[in-house]
Formats: sequence, structure tokens, C-alpha cells
Amino acid sequence: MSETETGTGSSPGGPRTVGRRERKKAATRKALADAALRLFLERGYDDVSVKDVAEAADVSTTTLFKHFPGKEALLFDEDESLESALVAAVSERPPGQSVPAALREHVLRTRLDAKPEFARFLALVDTTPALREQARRMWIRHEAALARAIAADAGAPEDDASCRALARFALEVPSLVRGTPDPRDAIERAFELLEHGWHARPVAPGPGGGPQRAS
Amino acid sequence: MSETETGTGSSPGGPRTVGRRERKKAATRKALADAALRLFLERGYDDVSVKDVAEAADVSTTTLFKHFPGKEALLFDEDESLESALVAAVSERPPGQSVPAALREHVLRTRLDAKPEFARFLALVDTTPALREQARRMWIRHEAALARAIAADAGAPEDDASCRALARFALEVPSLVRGTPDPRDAIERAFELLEHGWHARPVAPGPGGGPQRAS
DNA sequence: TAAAAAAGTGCAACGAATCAACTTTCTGAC
DNA sequence: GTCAGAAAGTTGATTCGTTGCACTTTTTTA
Repeated sequence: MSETETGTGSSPGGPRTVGRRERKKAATRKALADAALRLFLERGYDDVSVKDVAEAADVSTTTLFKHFPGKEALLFDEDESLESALVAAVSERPPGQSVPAALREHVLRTRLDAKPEFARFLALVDTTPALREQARRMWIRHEAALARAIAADAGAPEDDASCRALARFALEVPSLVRGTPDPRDAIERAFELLEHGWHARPVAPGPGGGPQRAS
Repeated sequence: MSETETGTGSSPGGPRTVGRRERKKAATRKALADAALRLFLERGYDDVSVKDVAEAADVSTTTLFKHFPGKEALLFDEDESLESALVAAVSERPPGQSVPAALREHVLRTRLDAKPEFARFLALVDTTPALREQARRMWIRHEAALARAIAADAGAPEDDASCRALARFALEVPSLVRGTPDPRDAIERAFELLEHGWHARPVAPGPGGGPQRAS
């Protein structure tokens, strides 16, 4: 243990830092999450019981449930950074770029060009129905934050219905394109719909043809 | 049980379409679904166990699981008619009406003007998180059929990505507007977005009045 | 220093879901 | 008509996720 904190006992009134206790709590929490990810990747989600995870982290199952509300939550422990990245993709987008285009680029970047470590995680989630649902639920929870960012950008009321709709639809895209043969094309088409609407859809029939794109 | 049917031996010339066996099977299935709906509405979803439902229908719990894959499935037993109505809303829409407009009307009709019997069911589902998820999952399962209908209407390939996106987004609307203060307005705005896109969003003079400019 | 609060443990229990072996129908073919 | 067998159902046990309760240990606070 590294003692890098200020002594609380000898200096009352000083900045009350984290405390040994909370550090230990965070440590066991991390041990649980790490053990869970490792075991799930090794043997598959359904072939690992919460008892296994708890024993691998050297705690009891009761303690595990004090840290995580359920088995699925063991895998989705750090999604706050995802939310801030999502908001930043809108609020700090390059000048001249529309909001749907910024979201499209963000989705393309994070889902298609994922680094291999994260890709293994995505593959595990994709192949487990229970985790697919949980992943989507966690993902959609960012709707409110994203809708706020969009509304602020567009100068609309904070709870504007159109902004909420755009946020929800954009967040739904990863789930929508899951399992399609050409995910990149599917993502681009979905955001094209959000950008210009069904009304402006190219009506040229036939696959492979190059219909005029209003970008 | 409740059917006063005559013995098969006395009238052998009857139309042997279904068979006594399948009728009994359908009867117990219906008994289970009816008991489940009744008990869930009486005491709430979480305060009714599958054992309770099975006993109310006078079967064992194992038999219940032979008919339904899980507790949640007890409530969603007749959704085929919903799918055909959905497809019909697109393929038999009034001339001159766009596809998003037709879907908007269908959603407005079925979610806002529900008859009280169905409204009680919706209220139960809305107040139970586990049922909300299941309801959405069942609902989204119609994406493929709806996307096919849209593609056929638009003269696009059967698995066109844009059509799938429109289908998914439209099906997501009921989940999106759940809990909003003005559901009708939220529905109209969401379909407005799908119809004309974010690009054509009204900025200064919005329909419906009220303060648009926050800052 | 004592008390209160929090983290952790062990054990038992409940509910959902599955499995295996067995009984009771009903169906269909000979 | 009879009989083999499929299908519905039952009992009982079992696994797994999850929660509740009583209890110990550790840390914070008064």
C-alpha cells in the first residue's frame, strides 16, 4: 500500500482526502470487475457463475452483490467516460459539421475502429443475448445527457422533444446495425436518414447503383 | 372443461380439423395466460410467482414452462395481430400520405386512443421495469416485417439499410415518448424528424408555439 | 475511549428455470 | 379393435441469481 495521503489524525481541518477505507472498497470492486471480465472472456458468460467470480476475487457472493446490483453489471463498470466522449463529439465537433454528421463520425470511430482489447469485449457482448440487452440499456441511459448537449447546441429548450428523438435514434444505431453484412454502410444510411429525412431519400432503384447523395 | 362437447363416439361424421388434444393444449395455455394477467393486475407483477400462476391454472410449474419460455412471456401471447396491423398501416395507407406519416398515425391511434382494457395492460407494463424491456423486445421483433413492407412500398431491395433504419426508429418511438408530459407532441416531433430530417428542423418559428430560443 | 457507521462474512432462503424419470392420455396405423 | 408411441403433464430434485438476517471486523466520529 502506498501512503500518499495526508494524515487525518494529526491535522484536523485539513483536506479530508479519500481515506483508507474507500480505497480498499474501490480495490475489491476493481478486483471483482477484473476477475469477471477475465473469466467471462475465458469461459463465456453463461458458463461462469457469480460464485466463481466472487471466489476468484476472494470475497463472498454477498459482498459481490454489495458492490454490483447484478451479474450483468459486473461488465459495465466504466461508462462515464463513454458519455463524456459522446457529449464532446457534439459540443466540440469541427466547424461546419452538422450534429448528425458528428454523431455518425463518433459511432464509426468507436464501433468500427475499436482497439483489439475493446473489440474482444464487444464480441463477447454481441454473442450473449443477456449482455446485448444490458449493453443497450446502459448505452441508452446516456440519452438525457446527449439530448441536453444537442439542445444546448441548437438553442432549444433543455427537454426539447426533437432533440430527445435525435439522441435516442442516434444511440439506437449501434444496436440497429448489429449483424448486418456491411455495418459501415448501414451506419451511414441511418444517419443520412436522420440528417435529411425519409422525404429526401434517393428513390433510384437497384442495388449497387450510385444515386445522388445530398450530403 | 367449460365446453359442453358431445362424445366423439356418437357423432363420428364431424369435421376432424383440430383434434381434442390440441384443443386441450390450447385450453391450458389460455388458462395460464388468463390467470397470469388476472393475478398480475391484482397484485402486481413482482408479487406473483410463477408457482402462483401455475396453481391458479391448476397445473404444475414445469408444465407452465413447457408452454411459455419464461415468466415475462405469460403476458405477451398475442402480438401477431399487432404486426399485421403495423404492416397494413404502411401498405394500405391513404393515397398521398408518406410512409412516416402513416406510421405516425398508426402510433397515435394505438398508443393514445387505447381502449380501457388495453390501457390497464399498458399501465401494468409501464410500471414494471422487467416488463418494459420485454414489451420493447417483442415490439422490435416486428422490425423485419415492417422494413420489408417499407422496402416493397419504396421499390427498394428487401434488406435495404435505410428502410431498416426507418422501421427501427419508428418502432422505437413508443419507448421514446414514455413518461413525457405531452406524448402526442413528442410522437409528432419524432416522426417529423424522420420525415424531413434534422437538417430541415424549424429553428426560430416552431409549430406549437412557446419559447424556442433558450440562449 | 466508547459508540456509531460501514464493510465484510456465513448461512439460509426464495424465485426462476432446467432436468430426469415416470404416469396419463390421446392419436394413428396395422 | 388393438397396440405402439407421441405428446401433455406430474413429481422431485437441482442449479443459479438474488436477498435477508445475524454476526464479526474495521474505520470513523463523538
